[in-house]
Amino acid sequence: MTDRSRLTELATRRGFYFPAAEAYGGVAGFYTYGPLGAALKRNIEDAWRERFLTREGHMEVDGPTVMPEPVFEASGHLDTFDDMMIECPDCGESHRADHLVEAATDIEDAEAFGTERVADLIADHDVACPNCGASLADASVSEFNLMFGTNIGPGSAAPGYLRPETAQAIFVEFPRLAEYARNQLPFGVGQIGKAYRNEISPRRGIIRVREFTQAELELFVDPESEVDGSDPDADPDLAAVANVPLTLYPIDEQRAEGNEYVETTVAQAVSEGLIGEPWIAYYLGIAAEWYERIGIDMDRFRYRQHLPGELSHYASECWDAEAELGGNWVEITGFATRGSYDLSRHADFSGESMTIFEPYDEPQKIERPAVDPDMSFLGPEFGERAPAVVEALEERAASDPEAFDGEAIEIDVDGETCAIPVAVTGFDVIEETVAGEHVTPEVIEPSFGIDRVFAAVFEHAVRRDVVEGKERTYLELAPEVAPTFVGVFPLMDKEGLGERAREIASSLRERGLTAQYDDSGSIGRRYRRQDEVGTPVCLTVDYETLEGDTVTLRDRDSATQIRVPAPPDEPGALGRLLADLRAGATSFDALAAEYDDGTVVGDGGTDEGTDGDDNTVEGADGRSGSEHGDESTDGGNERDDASGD
RNA sequence: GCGCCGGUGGUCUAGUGGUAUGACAAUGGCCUUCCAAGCCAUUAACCCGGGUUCAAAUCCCGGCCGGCGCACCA
Repeated sequence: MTDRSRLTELATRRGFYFPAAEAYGGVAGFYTYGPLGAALKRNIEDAWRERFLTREGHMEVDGPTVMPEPVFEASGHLDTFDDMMIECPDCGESHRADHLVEAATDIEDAEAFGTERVADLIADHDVACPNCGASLADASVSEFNLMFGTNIGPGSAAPGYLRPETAQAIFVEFPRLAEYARNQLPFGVGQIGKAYRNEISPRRGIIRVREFTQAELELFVDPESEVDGSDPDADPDLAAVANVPLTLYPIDEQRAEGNEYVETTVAQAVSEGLIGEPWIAYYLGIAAEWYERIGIDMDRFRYRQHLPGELSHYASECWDAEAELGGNWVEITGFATRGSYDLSRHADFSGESMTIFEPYDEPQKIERPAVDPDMSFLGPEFGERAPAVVEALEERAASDPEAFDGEAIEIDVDGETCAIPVAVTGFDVIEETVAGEHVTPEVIEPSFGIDRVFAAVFEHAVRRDVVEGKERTYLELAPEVAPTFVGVFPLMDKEGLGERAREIASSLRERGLTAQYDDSGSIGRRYRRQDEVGTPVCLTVDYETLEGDTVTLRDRDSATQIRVPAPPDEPGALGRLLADLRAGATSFDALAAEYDDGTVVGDGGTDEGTDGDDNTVEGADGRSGSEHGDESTDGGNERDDASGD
């Protein structure tokens, strides 16, 4: 069994994720997260929400997944998602059929044609395959649209699409969100939700699917404000992440032979200009810390900069967070500068204002040429054309005020030249006070593919070691994201041990901890069951519990045990202790130092594995278990640099 | 979408033109005072459709699903 199939087998068997609707043969690109997977995914989402929204003071919205067609006309997805492909019958190479037509003819917008017409044009002009030169005249043109389409309401009058990214559901609500943010830039709006892309070829389990979860943050910033540290409310807190280590794979290194990474820090990357946009640098910093916190192996992680040709239609600078999964680098997050593209487009297409009013420090007095036409003259004189005359006068006043110097002014109205006495135009240079201006914010967008983050956390958590001579496989999941936090077992289900353990499990659940009660089989078997799904601690009720009001806690990673108090008259104490453990407020080692009286329970402990790996349970140190090399691919020989999308 | 390979209990797997092997898991019971392996029992499978054949899980065709490669990944 390969590592990959072993991982898939574990995911399926233990209910992390599996193909959806297998009873009906399954459907490619759709997965169901089972009980443990749903819990793990939710914990990752909660951790994201805590770090990127709550702690940043940003807001969260929850928009619809279906939007009417005009939204995606404006966003650009309708055009760029709708591609016509033609495949060479000889060499098998695929090409953009519309591009071939445009190259062979003087047509510039072949993209707008139907597939039949493009196929005809290719036949008419006897277009050849750019790769091998074979004739494409008989090849068929196929269309694929990566957006799922639907109809809103009965009939086909209102086409709609499932959103291909959650972001649009934020952009289209910009006016209300800006109002809610009291028109103060910058402000951030996040969303965790489903997005849909009708992928041609879904692959690799949950890595490339047709329905997926995104966690996106759209930060709206003032395009004119310089990030210089002068305004703590407007600038990224670069000082807070200055020393965060970054593994960068910038454009220059990708083009160079060596494939070298740049090991640097946030502060250094900014000062050396490796990262252009300070906000991007900031997010790379807090995201790197976050990835490590939730258990990504930072030795299998890098930030790769998009090459110019790779940038999306909206982006100017973009970095991908990539994790090495199954020997391939997979994009798990994109950090993009989207500029004012989205808001400008939605403003144009919707007619709504997508701007923020930015007051000047000092109101400015300006002189502005203006007209105040005498309608009692223009009305009778020009009849229904009078409004057009006024409009022409207003434009002229702004563009050519000197024209009003004479007795009369000549303007064009509907192609006819009219002379208007200046006296009736009410022309004057008026003095106005301008308090500020309307600006279209620019957008910084960290966009997380939650399913891929899930895949990375899952795969990077796999460990193998030997406990008491027996090989075991376990998941070193951070306590914060582990689907089950604590296994609760009676040593035997007799003499009241089971009852006591059930009570404890129940009281822990009341505290919001996920507790799994299990009295089946030997105690060792139960430990292994929890190890396999990454449960950080197991609590065992034994005979001493009945005598001395203590239970044992067993650490997943080291398989060592300590004895902690579990006073029956204070049921909350144990819950507090475990909640602290989950939150990282204490650690297994700290508890061992505090409570362990030297009475070793059983004789657990790893026989092999490094002794340096000293049971860190805070979960922040995802690298501590990296001595278990078993999970790497066989020689890594199928490594390529194919990235995700 | 194209090509190659594959699809047998929950999982992994043996297998032959005559409806199926084993293991693990699960469930019930026994045993067991802390790390999967003892004993008994039970549950449970040939991806779907068509063809050939007396008979198809097995051979053929198509589909679906999966893995890999190519293409695609706004």
